[in-house]
Amino acid sequence: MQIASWNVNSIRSRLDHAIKFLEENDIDVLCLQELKCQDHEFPAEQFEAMGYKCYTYGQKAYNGVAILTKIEPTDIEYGFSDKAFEEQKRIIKATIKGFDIYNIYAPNGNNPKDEKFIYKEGWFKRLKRMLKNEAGLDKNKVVICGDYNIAPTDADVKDPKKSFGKICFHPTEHEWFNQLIDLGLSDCFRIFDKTEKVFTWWDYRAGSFQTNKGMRIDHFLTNDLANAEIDNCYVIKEPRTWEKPSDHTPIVISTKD
DNA sequence: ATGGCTCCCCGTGGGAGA
Repeated sequence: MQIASWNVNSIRSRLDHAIKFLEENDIDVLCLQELKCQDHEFPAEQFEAMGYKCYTYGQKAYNGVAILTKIEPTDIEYGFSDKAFEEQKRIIKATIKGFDIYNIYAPNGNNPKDEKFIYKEGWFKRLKRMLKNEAGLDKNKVVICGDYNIAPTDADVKDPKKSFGKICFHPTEHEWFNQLIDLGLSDCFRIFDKTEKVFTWWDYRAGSFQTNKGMRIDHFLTNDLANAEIDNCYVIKEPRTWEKPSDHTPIVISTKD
């Protein structure tokens, strides 16, 4: 089984890219972020024609997440269990082949002095509480993928000195990320690829992609029970080279059966 | 270099993204 995660920056603007990506790659489960559309506006028919069932948690203009799957899920959950942060649709979960797959789109935070940074902190605290108290990390195969809006280490930005303290590379954000890791999760990409400067996002502006001035902010966090069945985690860079691309590119894990 | 691009909205500029 292959599970992909991709922030498409509007599914309606990126429909052709999403289809092309699924045609060119053997993906069983596609986790999408930043749909920027409501559930009834999601172009489900096109994906259904390719054999995917679509579970969407969308909203108008901003945010929105979806899980597209060729394999029938045994459970779907929308949002946090207590409806916290319900005003921004950023988390959906599907249980597929015994894997609890959480698809997240973390808030950006704008800048570390902005009130949106406080919102980002609160959201990560809620995510941590969910993983600690509700996810059953000690007994379930758990995968949390998506756009974390945090580049965790110096290897994950072009110039750590220049990025230090800025949004997505602030020491406080590193604490939030490491607190998730401390629950017993792995940054799955780093199990398989120790290469420095592999990125999943490049700014649209100033030719950032051409100069490879990007960040690795899209991740798969996985627990040991999941890791036992995962045999790869890799970034597929090509979609970022396509015409009118998303600013993010997909990251994928594959499992042994 | 808080700008550059790109997306969205009862739009024709402003907010948001990262």
